[in-house]
Amino acid sequence: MPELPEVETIVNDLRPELVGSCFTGVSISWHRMVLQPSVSEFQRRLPGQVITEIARRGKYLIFRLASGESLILHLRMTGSLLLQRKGKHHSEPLSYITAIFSLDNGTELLFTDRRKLGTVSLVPGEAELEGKLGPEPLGPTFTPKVLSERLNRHKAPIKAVLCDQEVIAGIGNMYADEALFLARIHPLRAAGSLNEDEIKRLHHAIREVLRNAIGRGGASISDYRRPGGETGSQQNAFYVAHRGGETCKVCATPIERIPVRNRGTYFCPRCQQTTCS
DNA sequence: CCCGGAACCTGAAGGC
DNA sequence: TGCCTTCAGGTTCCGG
Repeated sequence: MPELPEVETIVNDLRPELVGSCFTGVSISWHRMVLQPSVSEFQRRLPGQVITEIARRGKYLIFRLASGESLILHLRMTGSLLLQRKGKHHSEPLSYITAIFSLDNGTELLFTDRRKLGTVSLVPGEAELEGKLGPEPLGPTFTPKVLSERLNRHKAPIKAVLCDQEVIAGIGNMYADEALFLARIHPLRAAGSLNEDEIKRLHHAIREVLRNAIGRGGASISDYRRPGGETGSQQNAFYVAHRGGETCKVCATPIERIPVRNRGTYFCPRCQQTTCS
């Protein structure tokens, strides 16, 4: 599942290949993926547009265009972006391909998506994203104080609140579990109940976890691949995420899996005690 | 306002 | 072996 580190990896891989290139065409085989404008207008307006910048905001990929417009993509759970030389046949199942973008540098960008939940939009700017996204956890505005203020508004479990994109942008199920483990905080603690030391630990853990994962090219636990087809390696370095039944790398206690707001949540019952430490 | 749950999807995994 | 059910979890929407 692409979260911040996976999207950051994709963006970093695509940037040197595509910045400066021009879209020559786009075919959409899953029409519902286009949020705006209409499919026909999307296909009419994108060709001829030059990519000036490729960026990330939360889990969104943003292609900034010379016209001032932006192509905004979201991979949801199973979306991938694969870059290939035009005409060279690929081994992607046809039914997984939801869109193919053609570029004037001889490459094609394939949007493949097993579950077809990924989306694209061609919009005037990025203003709409700002309204629904919290601060970038790796950015300069994300301080322990900001984290504390944002968490204190909520009494839901910390695990659920960390996954709320309005609170912090880019964290999903896997990295919320990893950050809570590193900070030694139980996933069911009320978000607003953390003391100052716990806030500091969590702030540091979030940044550490995300930076390390970017360094490993993300985690390929399900469909995630980099645009060149490579997998990431962060899944091998996880302390708790998707390690139910295996033992804690710190204390050898079996990792537990519990539902939190209907999401599989992995933690070490010994390293992450329920009570304040 | 806040929280929980359904809907969107479909392959994979688990049960009998 | 095979059919059936459940699970996976990012985002949006809806209802209590």
